[in-house]
Amino acid sequence: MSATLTAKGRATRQRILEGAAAQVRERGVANTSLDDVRAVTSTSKSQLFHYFPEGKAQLLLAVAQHEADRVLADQQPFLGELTSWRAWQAWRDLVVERYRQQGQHCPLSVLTSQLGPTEPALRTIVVGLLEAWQGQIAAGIRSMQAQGKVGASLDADRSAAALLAGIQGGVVVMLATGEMTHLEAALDQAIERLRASAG
Amino acid sequence: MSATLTAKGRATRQRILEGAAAQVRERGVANTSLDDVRAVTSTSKSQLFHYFPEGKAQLLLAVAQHEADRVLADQQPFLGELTSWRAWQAWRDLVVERYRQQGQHCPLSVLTSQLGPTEPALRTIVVGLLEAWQGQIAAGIRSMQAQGKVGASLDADRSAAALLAGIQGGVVVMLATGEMTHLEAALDQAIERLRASAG
DNA sequence: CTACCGCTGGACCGATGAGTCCATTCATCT
DNA sequence: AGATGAATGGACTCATCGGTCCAGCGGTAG
Repeated sequence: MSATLTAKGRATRQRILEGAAAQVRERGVANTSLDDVRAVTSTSKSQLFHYFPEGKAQLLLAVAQHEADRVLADQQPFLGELTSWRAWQAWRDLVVERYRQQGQHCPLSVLTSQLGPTEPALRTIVVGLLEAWQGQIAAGIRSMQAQGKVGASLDADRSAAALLAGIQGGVVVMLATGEMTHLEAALDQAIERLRASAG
Repeated sequence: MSATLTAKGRATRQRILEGAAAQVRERGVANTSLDDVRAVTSTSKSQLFHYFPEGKAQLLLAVAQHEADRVLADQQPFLGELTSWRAWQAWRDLVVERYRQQGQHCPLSVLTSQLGPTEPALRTIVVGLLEAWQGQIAAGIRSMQAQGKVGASLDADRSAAALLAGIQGGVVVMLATGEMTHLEAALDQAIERLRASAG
């Protein structure tokens, strides 16, 4: 695309991006062709390449970034303010609810595994997401430690890592089985562990 | 394929299966064509369809089953005998080591996410694997409870579910980042939680 | 008004890859 | 030995899909 985009151009680009994201979410990368995107966004082939000159790879990367941004945004404001047990519980419920609604359409998982090992640029996006995620959890734990509500001897980073792993795994299991129990169990037990450490 | 396979036929079928599995592990489903399988197994197109008449879908399903069987087998004998803290630790080390060696080639993850949402038959395989996995962990927890080494009030199934989620998530994170820390943290904290429940 | 430039439509191309088909070889049993 | 059926080789077809190209449209600045 050219350096300058008009308002109309920006709108079209956005429409393509969101249409592609929806398609990928619903049918997976393997089952999303540029013609599908074209059809669902009411655009033409030349528009796709006008706004994403490097083709499908660039479009998918933009989709990945778009979805990654949403993941953390959807957990706010609680994830960024884990400063009370009430906030932790609200966050836990929000995460569960978010993935329950999302059902089997997990954009992160879809992208991680379908392009993960190969595309280094995509890896960067996923790694950035995981680091930011874990960082906010760890910040929450430290906040609770500062208030004496979580044991000071507990390793905040390691605990956050384990909690993040539990979430990721809970989502993986949900994608395979449709059950939320694993995600709930992982979250509940991690939080319970934090609470128990206070004494 | 015909109902009757000679010894030679069985060997060829097996060669195709393992070659396809290796290819999928190394390069992913998307980057594995039947021609690749043909080349790596020194077979011809007609052989592929002779032994897997329903084509690529059937072959990939067989690969999935093959890999799923390996996952639990590789964790033995410890996973089936989680009757002492020593066994738990040995199992934990084995899991970490197994995935460390495997690196970014996770057959389960590759298959789960690349075909997961679509193929119901594959879902069945993955669900079966997860249930068996969790079942053996839960059995280990109950064994420890019977010995009084784990608190009797602890919900074995839910604890096993959370532990399994931690493993899955640890692997997911490892696939994305290359780091083993999340898997280790998830395993260690889950086991620590079991130990702590005894008192 | 008009010239410019971004925007759009869609035909077309070339590569890839799944699946088909038939001819040939090989092993085994009578 | 000969017959039967499995095992094999590989050329071929057909569909799909990413990407190219060029011609036409439209809004906006001068």
